[in-house]
Amino acid sequence: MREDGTPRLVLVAEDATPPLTTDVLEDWIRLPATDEDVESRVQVLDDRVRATASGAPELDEHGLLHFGGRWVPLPPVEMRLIAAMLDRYRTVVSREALSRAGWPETVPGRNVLDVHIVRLRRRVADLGLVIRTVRSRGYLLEEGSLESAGA
Amino acid sequence: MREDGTPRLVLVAEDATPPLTTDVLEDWIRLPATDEDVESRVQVLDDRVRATASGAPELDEHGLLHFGGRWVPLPPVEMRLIAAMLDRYRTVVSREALSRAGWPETVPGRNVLDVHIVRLRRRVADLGLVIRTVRSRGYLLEEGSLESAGA
DNA sequence: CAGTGTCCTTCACGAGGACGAAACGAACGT
DNA sequence: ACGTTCGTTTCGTCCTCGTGAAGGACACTG
Repeated sequence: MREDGTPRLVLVAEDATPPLTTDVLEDWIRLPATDEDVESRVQVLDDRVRATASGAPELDEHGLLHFGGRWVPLPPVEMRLIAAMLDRYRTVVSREALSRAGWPETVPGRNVLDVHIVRLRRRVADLGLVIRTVRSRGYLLEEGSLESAGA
Repeated sequence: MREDGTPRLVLVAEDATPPLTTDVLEDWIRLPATDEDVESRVQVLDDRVRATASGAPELDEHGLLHFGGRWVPLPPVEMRLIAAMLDRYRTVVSREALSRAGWPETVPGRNVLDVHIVRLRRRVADLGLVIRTVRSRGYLLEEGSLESAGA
């Protein structure tokens, strides 16, 4: 396994046996090969490096949510909602917990949370983040799978 | 991404462009290729399936069933059924036991359990899990057979 | 082998509930 | 005056889950 996170493309001679590692950051190609094929495999390895190296989103003190080198400003309510989801990144947060986080003083009406989830979804989608619904249990924040996020 | 956890080896024609997915369960090879090279890539894919799907599935407290790096949400009834099957992973669980687990209060009709088994089968299939029938004795949960990639 | 009953699989349907989304208006800040 | 935030209402859609019914797979019997 590539301990340091560096990808490797093994060039296999015509009469040699290809390697059998399961390391996702290692690949091989049989020579002779076209530039196109080499480029293709190199790019996939690069994409995998970037995919495995991406960390968790971060919320700074000004209400800016950072992820993947981009950021979006969040209004107060949605900032508190995201904060609660970040505390439990990639795990389920109940609707009650979100209600308490978003509205510390009052108890919001039935659909207030729904509407804010919709608006929050649109914002974080620009960062390549996804809020998934777990029916009757809550919501879950995670990175979108192979998304094409707008700039 | 291969939703069901089955690997795929794409055979790329001589004049075609190779795919660029970062999915670790997908690979490609340029035709014409020797049997040795195809075998090698197939085996690596199989090894990766084994690696990602090793260990028992886990049901968290929110009704999410995790296996092989993926998860699916389960509704209440099916969550209780799976919990019973996980207690006896890879061994037979009787229909009566499943009925008691799924419906602690009432006694379900004859094919209520049948229908839920069907629906449960479809869900866990996405994780590469299989519910096998042992006629007149019950059901059994296990990982799906590691199958080679198709063309 | 044909007949028969049991067990299992799957579909289609409908009621009820949970969720999503648009539209509107009020309040707020600049 | 203008854009943004935020709560409310309203309506639509999807999901859950039980029911009924049609059919397949299998064992057992004559």
